[in-house]
Amino acid sequence: MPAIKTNRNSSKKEVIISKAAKLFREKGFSATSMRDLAENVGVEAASLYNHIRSKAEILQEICFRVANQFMTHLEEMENSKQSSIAKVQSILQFHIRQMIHNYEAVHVADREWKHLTDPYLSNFKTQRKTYRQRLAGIIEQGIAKKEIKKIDAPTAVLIMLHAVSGIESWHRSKQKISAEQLEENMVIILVEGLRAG
Amino acid sequence: MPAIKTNRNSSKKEVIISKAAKLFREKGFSATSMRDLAENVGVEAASLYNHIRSKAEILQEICFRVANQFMTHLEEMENSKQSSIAKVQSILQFHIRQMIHNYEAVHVADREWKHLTDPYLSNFKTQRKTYRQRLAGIIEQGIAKKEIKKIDAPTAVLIMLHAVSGIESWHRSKQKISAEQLEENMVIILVEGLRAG
DNA sequence: CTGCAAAACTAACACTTATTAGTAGGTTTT
DNA sequence: AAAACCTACTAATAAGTGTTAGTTTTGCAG
Repeated sequence: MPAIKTNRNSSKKEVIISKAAKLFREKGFSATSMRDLAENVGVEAASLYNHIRSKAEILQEICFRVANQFMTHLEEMENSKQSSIAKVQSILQFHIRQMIHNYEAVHVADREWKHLTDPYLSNFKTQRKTYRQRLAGIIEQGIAKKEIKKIDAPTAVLIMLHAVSGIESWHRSKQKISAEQLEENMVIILVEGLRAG
Repeated sequence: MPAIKTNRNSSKKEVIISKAAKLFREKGFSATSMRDLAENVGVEAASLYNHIRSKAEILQEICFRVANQFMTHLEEMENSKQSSIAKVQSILQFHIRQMIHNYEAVHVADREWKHLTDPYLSNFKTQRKTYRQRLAGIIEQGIAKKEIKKIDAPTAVLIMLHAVSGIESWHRSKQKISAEQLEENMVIILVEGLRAG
Protein backbone atom coordinates (compact mmCIF):
# COMPACT_ATOMS: atom_id res chain seq x y z
CA MET A 1 0.00 0.00 0.00
CA PRO A 2 1.76 3.16 -1.16
CA ALA A 3 -0.24 5.44 1.13
CA ILE A 4 1.42 4.18 4.27
CA LYS A 5 4.80 4.22 2.70
CA THR A 6 4.33 7.75 1.51
CA ASN A 7 3.13 8.87 4.91
CA ARG A 8 6.04 7.34 6.72
CA ASN A 9 8.40 8.59 4.16
CA SER A 10 7.11 12.09 4.12
CA SER A 11 6.87 12.46 7.86
CA LYS A 12 10.49 11.47 8.23
CA LYS A 13 11.32 13.72 5.34
CA GLU A 14 9.61 16.55 7.16
CA VAL A 15 11.74 15.93 10.22
CA ILE A 16 14.85 16.07 8.09
CA ILE A 17 13.81 19.29 6.39
CA SER A 18 12.87 20.93 9.64
CA LYS A 19 16.14 19.98 11.35
CA ALA A 20 17.97 21.11 8.25
CA ALA A 21 16.25 24.49 8.36
CA LYS A 22 17.38 24.90 11.95
CA LEU A 23 20.98 24.02 11.13
CA PHE A 24 21.09 26.04 7.91
CA ARG A 25 19.92 29.05 9.87
CA GLU A 26 22.41 28.56 12.68
CA LYS A 27 25.49 27.71 10.66
CA GLY A 28 24.62 28.44 7.06
CA PHE A 29 24.04 25.96 4.25
CA SER A 30 27.67 25.44 3.32
CA ALA A 31 28.88 25.03 6.87
CA THR A 32 26.25 22.38 7.60
CA SER A 33 27.40 18.91 6.64
CA MET A 34 25.18 15.95 5.96
CA ARG A 35 26.84 14.30 8.95
CA ASP A 36 25.82 17.24 11.15
CA LEU A 37 22.30 16.92 9.90
CA ALA A 38 22.25 13.15 10.36
CA GLU A 39 23.40 13.48 13.95
CA ASN A 40 20.60 15.94 14.64
CA VAL A 41 18.05 13.62 13.09
CA GLY A 42 19.49 10.69 15.04
CA VAL A 43 20.63 8.60 12.13
CA GLU A 44 23.70 7.89 10.02
CA ALA A 45 24.45 10.24 7.14
CA ALA A 46 23.86 7.61 4.49
CA SER A 47 20.39 6.88 5.85
CA LEU A 48 19.21 10.36 5.00
CA TYR A 49 19.31 9.36 1.36
CA ASN A 50 16.40 6.99 1.88
CA HIS A 51 14.26 10.11 2.28
CA ILE A 52 15.84 12.88 0.30
CA ARG A 53 17.66 12.97 -3.00
CA SER A 54 20.46 15.36 -2.11
CA LYS A 55 21.54 18.18 0.16
CA ALA A 56 20.59 20.57 -2.60
CA GLU A 57 17.03 19.23 -2.68
CA ILE A 58 16.54 20.10 0.98
CA LEU A 59 17.42 23.72 0.33
CA GLN A 60 15.14 23.79 -2.69
CA GLU A 61 12.19 22.54 -0.68
CA ILE A 62 12.76 25.09 2.05
CA CYS A 63 13.17 28.03 -0.32
CA PHE A 64 10.26 27.33 -2.64
CA ARG A 65 7.76 26.47 0.07
CA VAL A 66 8.45 29.82 1.67
CA ALA A 67 8.39 31.66 -1.63
CA ASN A 68 5.02 30.15 -2.49
CA GLN A 69 3.46 31.20 0.78
CA PHE A 70 4.48 34.79 0.25
CA MET A 71 3.43 34.82 -3.36
CA THR A 72 0.01 33.42 -2.49
CA HIS A 73 -0.59 36.08 0.11
CA LEU A 74 0.56 38.81 -2.22
CA GLU A 75 -1.96 37.70 -4.81
CA GLU A 76 -4.74 37.77 -2.24
CA MET A 77 -3.86 41.36 -1.47
CA GLU A 78 -3.71 42.34 -5.11
CA ASN A 79 -7.27 41.05 -5.50
CA SER A 80 -8.62 42.64 -2.35
CA LYS A 81 -10.48 45.92 -2.21
CA GLN A 82 -8.73 47.60 0.69
CA SER A 83 -6.85 50.85 0.44
CA SER A 84 -3.28 50.60 -0.77
CA ILE A 85 -1.83 51.45 2.58
CA ALA A 86 -3.96 48.75 4.21
CA LYS A 87 -2.67 46.26 1.67
CA VAL A 88 0.90 47.24 2.41
CA GLN A 89 0.25 46.95 6.12
CA SER A 90 -1.29 43.51 5.70
CA ILE A 91 1.68 42.33 3.67
CA LEU A 92 4.05 43.71 6.25
CA GLN A 93 2.14 41.92 8.98
CA PHE A 94 2.21 38.70 7.04
CA HIS A 95 5.97 38.96 6.75
CA ILE A 96 6.32 39.72 10.45
CA ARG A 97 4.13 36.80 11.47
CA GLN A 98 5.88 34.38 9.15
CA MET A 99 9.19 35.56 10.51
CA ILE A 100 7.96 34.98 14.04
CA HIS A 101 6.25 31.64 13.60
CA ASN A 102 8.07 30.03 10.72
CA TYR A 103 11.36 31.59 11.59
CA GLU A 104 13.86 28.91 10.59
CA ALA A 105 12.54 28.29 7.11
CA VAL A 106 11.83 31.93 6.29
CA HIS A 107 15.25 32.98 7.43
CA VAL A 108 16.94 30.28 5.39
CA ALA A 109 14.94 31.17 2.28
CA ASP A 110 15.96 34.78 2.82
CA ARG A 111 19.67 34.29 3.38
CA GLU A 112 20.76 30.97 1.93
CA TRP A 113 19.02 30.95 -1.44
CA LYS A 114 22.32 31.90 -3.07
CA HIS A 115 23.42 28.33 -2.63
CA LEU A 116 20.65 27.03 -4.85
CA THR A 117 21.93 25.71 -8.15
CA ASP A 118 20.46 26.26 -11.57
CA PRO A 119 17.75 25.94 -12.75
CA TYR A 120 16.36 26.48 -9.24
CA LEU A 121 18.57 29.47 -8.64
CA SER A 122 17.36 31.44 -11.66
CA ASN A 123 13.82 30.41 -10.95
CA PHE A 124 14.05 31.65 -7.37
CA LYS A 125 15.66 34.91 -8.37
CA THR A 126 12.93 35.54 -10.88
CA GLN A 127 10.22 34.86 -8.33
CA ARG A 128 11.92 37.13 -5.84
CA LYS A 129 12.23 39.93 -8.33
CA THR A 130 8.63 39.57 -9.43
CA TYR A 131 7.42 39.63 -5.86
CA ARG A 132 9.26 42.84 -5.14
CA GLN A 133 8.08 44.50 -8.31
CA ARG A 134 4.47 43.67 -7.58
CA LEU A 135 4.78 44.90 -4.03
CA ALA A 136 6.34 48.10 -5.37
CA GLY A 137 3.34 48.32 -7.70
CA ILE A 138 0.94 48.36 -4.76
CA ILE A 139 2.99 51.10 -3.12
CA GLU A 140 2.98 53.11 -6.32
CA GLN A 141 -0.80 52.87 -6.45
CA GLY A 142 -0.85 54.23 -2.92
CA ILE A 143 1.35 57.12 -3.96
CA ALA A 144 -0.89 57.87 -6.92
CA LYS A 145 -3.91 57.90 -4.60
CA LYS A 146 -1.99 60.13 -2.19
CA GLU A 147 -2.30 57.59 0.63
CA ILE A 148 1.46 57.17 0.65
CA LYS A 149 4.06 59.90 0.59
CA LYS A 150 6.08 60.48 -2.55
CA ILE A 151 9.01 58.14 -2.20
CA ASP A 152 10.85 55.71 -4.40
CA ALA A 153 8.72 52.57 -4.22
CA PRO A 154 11.53 50.04 -4.72
CA THR A 155 13.42 51.66 -1.88
CA ALA A 156 10.39 51.37 0.36
CA VAL A 157 10.10 47.67 -0.53
CA LEU A 158 13.73 47.12 0.26
CA ILE A 159 13.39 48.78 3.65
CA MET A 160 10.27 46.85 4.57
CA LEU A 161 11.55 43.47 3.61
CA HIS A 162 14.92 43.86 5.22
CA ALA A 163 13.57 45.46 8.36
CA VAL A 164 11.46 42.36 8.85
CA SER A 165 14.51 40.14 8.73
CA GLY A 166 15.67 42.03 11.82
CA ILE A 167 13.24 39.83 13.73
CA GLU A 168 16.15 37.44 13.75
CA SER A 169 17.66 39.61 16.49
CA TRP A 170 14.41 39.58 18.41
CA HIS A 171 14.44 35.79 18.42
CA ARG A 172 17.93 35.77 19.84
CA SER A 173 17.41 38.46 22.46
CA LYS A 174 16.90 37.46 26.07
CA GLN A 175 14.40 40.08 27.20
CA LYS A 176 11.95 39.83 24.38
CA ILE A 177 8.97 42.08 24.14
CA SER A 178 5.90 40.04 23.17
CA ALA A 179 5.29 39.05 19.58
CA GLU A 180 2.22 41.31 19.53
CA GLN A 181 4.17 44.30 20.77
CA LEU A 182 6.93 43.62 18.28
CA GLU A 183 4.45 43.54 15.43
CA GLU A 184 2.74 46.68 16.64
CA ASN A 185 5.99 48.62 16.94
CA MET A 186 7.23 47.56 13.54
CA VAL A 187 3.95 48.48 11.91
CA ILE A 188 3.89 51.88 13.59
CA ILE A 189 7.40 52.80 12.52
CA LEU A 190 7.22 51.48 9.00
CA VAL A 191 3.65 52.25 8.02
CA GLU A 192 3.78 55.71 9.55
CA GLY A 193 7.05 56.24 7.72
CA LEU A 194 5.18 55.60 4.49
CA ARG A 195 1.87 57.33 5.14
CA ALA A 196 1.34 60.65 3.45
CA GLY A 197 1.08 63.44 5.98
CA MET B 1 64.53 48.75 7.09
CA PRO B 2 61.36 47.22 8.40
CA ALA B 3 59.19 49.99 6.95
CA ILE B 4 59.58 48.83 3.36
CA LYS B 5 59.01 45.25 4.22
CA THR B 6 55.93 46.13 6.19
CA ASN B 7 54.61 48.28 3.37
CA ARG B 8 55.04 45.61 0.75
CA ASN B 9 53.62 43.02 3.02
CA SER B 10 50.64 45.02 4.06
CA SER B 11 49.74 46.22 0.60
CA LYS B 12 49.58 42.63 -0.63
CA LYS B 13 47.71 41.72 2.50
CA GLU B 14 45.23 44.47 1.72
CA VAL B 15 44.68 43.06 -1.74
CA ILE B 16 44.01 39.66 -0.23
CA ILE B 17 41.58 41.03 2.33
CA SER B 18 39.75 43.09 -0.22
CA LYS B 19 39.38 40.22 -2.68
CA ALA B 20 38.32 38.02 0.21
CA ALA B 21 35.63 40.50 1.22
CA LYS B 22 34.29 40.41 -2.31
CA LEU B 23 34.20 36.62 -2.40
CA PHE B 24 32.84 36.23 1.12
CA ARG B 25 30.00 38.53 0.18
CA GLU B 26 29.24 36.76 -3.08
CA LYS B 27 29.49 33.17 -1.92
CA GLY B 28 29.70 33.29 1.85
CA PHE B 29 32.69 32.57 4.06
CA SER B 30 32.30 28.78 4.15
CA ALA B 31 31.69 28.41 0.46
CA THR B 32 34.81 30.42 -0.40
CA SER B 33 37.93 28.28 -0.52
CA MET B 34 41.48 29.47 -0.16
CA ARG B 35 41.99 28.22 -3.71
CA ASP B 36 39.16 30.45 -4.92
CA LEU B 37 40.73 33.35 -3.15
CA ALA B 38 44.21 32.56 -4.44
CA GLU B 39 42.94 32.43 -7.99
CA ASN B 40 41.34 35.85 -7.57
CA VAL B 41 44.53 37.28 -6.17
CA GLY B 42 46.54 35.65 -8.96
CA VAL B 43 48.71 33.36 -6.89
CA GLU B 44 48.84 29.79 -5.58
CA ALA B 45 46.85 29.01 -2.45
CA ALA B 46 49.93 28.25 -0.39
CA SER B 47 51.43 31.63 -1.21
CA LEU B 48 48.64 33.41 0.60
CA TYR B 49 50.14 32.19 3.84
CA ASN B 50 53.14 34.45 3.36
CA HIS B 51 50.78 37.34 4.05
CA ILE B 52 48.04 36.05 6.30
CA ARG B 53 48.02 33.58 9.12
CA SER B 54 44.80 31.76 8.29
CA LYS B 55 41.44 32.00 6.58
CA ALA B 56 39.95 32.82 9.96
CA GLU B 57 42.27 35.78 10.38
CA ILE B 58 40.96 37.36 7.18
CA LEU B 59 37.43 37.26 8.48
CA GLN B 60 38.56 38.70 11.81
CA GLU B 61 40.25 41.63 10.13
CA ILE B 62 37.20 42.39 8.03
CA CYS B 63 34.76 42.16 10.90
CA PHE B 64 36.68 44.16 13.49
CA ARG B 65 37.73 46.92 11.15
CA VAL B 66 34.11 47.51 10.28
CA ALA B 67 32.99 47.23 13.89
CA ASN B 68 35.55 49.81 14.96
CA GLN B 69 34.46 52.32 12.36
CA PHE B 70 30.88 52.14 13.53
CA MET B 71 31.80 52.26 17.19
CA THR B 72 33.96 55.32 16.64
CA HIS B 73 31.19 57.17 14.89
CA LEU B 74 28.68 56.21 17.56
CA GLU B 75 30.95 57.68 20.22
CA GLU B 76 31.24 60.92 18.28
CA MET B 77 27.48 61.16 18.24
CA GLU B 78 27.16 60.40 21.92
CA ASN B 79 29.49 63.31 22.62
CA SER B 80 27.84 65.74 20.24
CA LYS B 81 25.29 68.35 21.23
CA GLN B 82 22.68 67.81 18.54
CA SER B 83 19.10 66.80 19.20
CA SER B 84 18.51 63.09 19.64
CA ILE B 85 16.67 62.75 16.39
CA ALA B 86 19.54 64.48 14.59
CA LYS B 87 21.97 62.03 16.18
CA VAL B 88 19.86 59.10 15.06
CA GLN B 89 19.65 60.53 11.58
CA SER B 90 23.41 61.01 11.45
CA ILE B 91 24.03 57.45 12.56
CA LEU B 92 21.57 56.19 10.00
CA GLN B 93 23.32 58.20 7.30
CA PHE B 94 26.68 56.87 8.39
CA HIS B 95 25.36 53.32 8.05
CA ILE B 96 23.90 54.08 4.65
CA ARG B 97 27.10 55.65 3.37
CA GLN B 98 29.27 52.86 4.68
CA MET B 99 26.94 50.37 3.08
CA ILE B 100 27.23 52.23 -0.20
CA HIS B 101 30.95 52.90 -0.28
CA ASN B 102 32.42 50.09 1.79
CA TYR B 103 29.84 47.61 0.71
CA GLU B 104 31.78 44.37 0.59
CA ALA B 105 33.38 44.61 4.00
CA VAL B 106 30.31 45.98 5.77
CA HIS B 107 28.12 43.30 4.30
CA VAL B 108 30.52 40.56 5.30
CA ALA B 109 30.82 41.90 8.85
CA ASP B 110 27.05 41.96 9.00
CA ARG B 111 26.32 38.51 7.67
CA GLU B 112 29.35 36.31 8.06
CA TRP B 113 30.48 37.12 11.60
CA LYS B 114 28.90 33.86 12.76
CA HIS B 115 31.87 32.07 11.30
CA LEU B 116 34.29 33.81 13.62
CA THR B 117 35.74 31.48 16.23
CA ASP B 118 36.27 32.17 19.88
CA PRO B 119 37.55 34.34 21.43
CA TYR B 120 36.85 36.61 18.47
CA LEU B 121 33.29 35.44 18.18
CA SER B 122 32.32 36.35 21.75
CA ASN B 123 34.22 39.57 21.49
CA PHE B 124 32.35 40.52 18.33
CA LYS B 125 28.99 39.58 19.75
CA THR B 126 29.65 41.71 22.81
CA GLN B 127 30.64 44.70 20.69
CA ARG B 128 27.57 44.28 18.56
CA LYS B 129 25.29 44.07 21.53
CA THR B 130 26.89 47.09 23.17
CA TYR B 131 26.57 49.10 19.99
CA ARG B 132 22.88 48.36 19.73
CA GLN B 133 22.23 49.11 23.35
CA ARG B 134 23.94 52.46 23.12
CA LEU B 135 22.06 53.33 19.96
CA ALA B 136 18.85 52.34 21.71
CA GLY B 137 19.94 54.65 24.53
CA ILE B 138 20.08 57.60 22.17
CA ILE B 139 16.62 56.77 20.89
CA GLU B 140 15.30 56.52 24.44
CA GLN B 141 16.66 59.97 25.18
CA GLY B 142 14.78 61.20 22.15
CA ILE B 143 11.59 59.60 23.41
CA ALA B 144 12.07 61.19 26.84
CA LYS B 145 12.51 64.56 25.17
CA LYS B 146 9.43 63.90 23.03
CA GLU B 147 11.41 64.23 19.83
CA ILE B 148 10.70 60.62 19.00
CA LYS B 149 7.38 58.83 19.24
CA LYS B 150 6.80 56.33 22.02
CA ILE B 151 8.07 53.08 20.61
CA ASP B 152 10.21 50.22 21.80
CA ALA B 153 13.75 51.49 21.25
CA PRO B 154 15.40 48.09 20.63
CA THR B 155 12.79 47.41 17.95
CA ALA B 156 13.57 50.72 16.30
CA VAL B 157 17.27 49.85 16.32
CA LEU B 158 16.59 46.50 14.77
CA ILE B 159 14.51 48.05 12.01
CA MET B 160 17.08 50.73 11.24
CA LEU B 161 20.06 48.45 11.10
CA HIS B 162 18.41 45.77 9.06
CA ALA B 163 16.75 48.19 6.69
CA VAL B 164 20.19 49.51 5.86
CA SER B 165 21.40 46.07 4.91
CA GLY B 166 18.75 46.19 2.21
CA ILE B 167 21.16 48.39 0.28
CA GLU B 168 22.56 45.07 -0.82
CA SER B 169 19.59 44.83 -3.19
CA TRP B 170 20.21 48.34 -4.45
CA HIS B 171 23.77 47.38 -5.37
CA ARG B 172 22.51 44.43 -7.36
CA SER B 173 19.66 46.20 -9.12
CA LYS B 174 20.08 47.30 -12.70
CA GLN B 175 18.17 50.56 -12.72
CA LYS B 176 19.64 52.12 -9.65
CA ILE B 177 18.44 55.44 -8.35
CA SER B 178 21.44 57.58 -7.37
CA ALA B 179 23.19 57.05 -4.05
CA GLU B 180 21.98 60.46 -2.92
CA GLN B 181 18.38 59.66 -3.75
CA LEU B 182 18.65 56.34 -2.02
CA GLU B 183 19.97 57.94 1.13
CA GLU B 184 17.30 60.62 1.02
CA ASN B 185 14.47 58.12 0.61
CA MET B 186 15.71 55.90 3.38
CA VAL B 187 16.12 58.81 5.74
CA ILE B 188 12.63 60.09 4.95
CA ILE B 189 10.92 56.78 5.56
CA LEU B 190 12.85 55.79 8.64
CA VAL B 191 13.35 59.10 10.40
CA GLU B 192 9.78 60.18 9.74
CA GLY B 193 8.67 56.81 11.04
CA LEU B 194 10.38 57.66 14.31
CA ARG B 195 9.64 61.34 14.67
CA ALA B 196 6.96 62.27 17.16
CA GLY B 197 3.98 63.76 15.41
C1' DC C 1 5.31 -17.45 11.36
C1' DT C 2 6.73 -16.04 6.67
C1' DG C 3 7.80 -12.80 3.25
C1' DC C 4 8.71 -8.33 1.77
C1' DA C 5 9.73 -3.79 1.50
C1' DA C 6 11.33 0.37 4.00
C1' DA C 7 14.95 2.15 6.18
C1' DA C 8 18.76 1.58 8.97
C1' DC C 9 23.71 0.30 9.01
C1' DT C 10 29.00 -0.11 7.52
C1' DA C 11 32.42 0.78 4.19
C1' DA C 12 34.05 2.99 0.72
C1' DC C 13 34.50 6.31 -3.17
C1' DA C 14 36.41 10.31 -5.34
C1' DC C 15 37.14 15.01 -4.19
C1' DT C 16 37.91 19.10 -1.80
C1' DT C 17 39.36 21.41 2.36
C1' DA C 18 42.89 24.42 5.05
C1' DT C 19 47.36 24.28 6.03
C1' DT C 20 52.58 22.97 6.34
C1' DA C 21 57.31 21.74 4.62
C1' DG C 22 60.75 22.49 1.78
C1' DT C 23 62.81 25.05 -1.86
C1' DA C 24 64.16 28.24 -5.55
C1' DG C 25 64.37 32.96 -7.48
C1' DG C 26 64.73 37.68 -6.85
C1' DT C 27 65.42 41.98 -4.23
C1' DT C 28 67.27 44.58 -0.42
C1' DT C 29 70.59 45.39 3.15
C1' DT C 30 75.18 44.95 4.76
C1' DA D 1 79.87 40.53 -3.57
C1' DA D 2 77.70 38.28 0.46
C1' DA D 3 74.06 37.70 3.64
C1' DA D 4 69.43 38.12 4.72
C1' DC D 5 65.03 38.61 3.30
C1' DC D 6 60.58 38.08 1.21
C1' DT D 7 57.57 35.73 -1.54
C1' DA D 8 56.46 32.69 -4.96
C1' DC D 9 56.34 27.79 -6.14
C1' DT D 10 55.43 22.35 -5.85
C1' DA D 11 54.18 18.60 -3.12
C1' DA D 12 52.11 16.60 0.51
C1' DT D 13 49.16 15.90 4.69
C1' DA D 14 45.27 14.79 7.43
C1' DA D 15 40.68 15.69 7.83
C1' DG D 16 36.20 16.41 5.97
C1' DT D 17 32.84 16.59 1.87
C1' DG D 18 28.47 14.57 -0.51
C1' DT D 19 27.10 10.45 -2.09
C1' DT D 20 26.76 5.30 -3.55
C1' DA D 21 26.95 0.14 -2.94
C1' DG D 22 25.94 -3.56 -0.48
C1' DT D 23 24.17 -5.63 3.62
C1' DT D 24 21.54 -6.17 7.79
C1' DT D 25 17.77 -4.88 10.69
C1' DT D 26 13.05 -3.54 11.43
C1' DG D 27 8.15 -3.68 11.29
C1' DC D 28 4.02 -4.73 9.19
C1' DA D 29 0.51 -7.72 5.80
C1' DG D 30 -0.80 -12.06 4.53
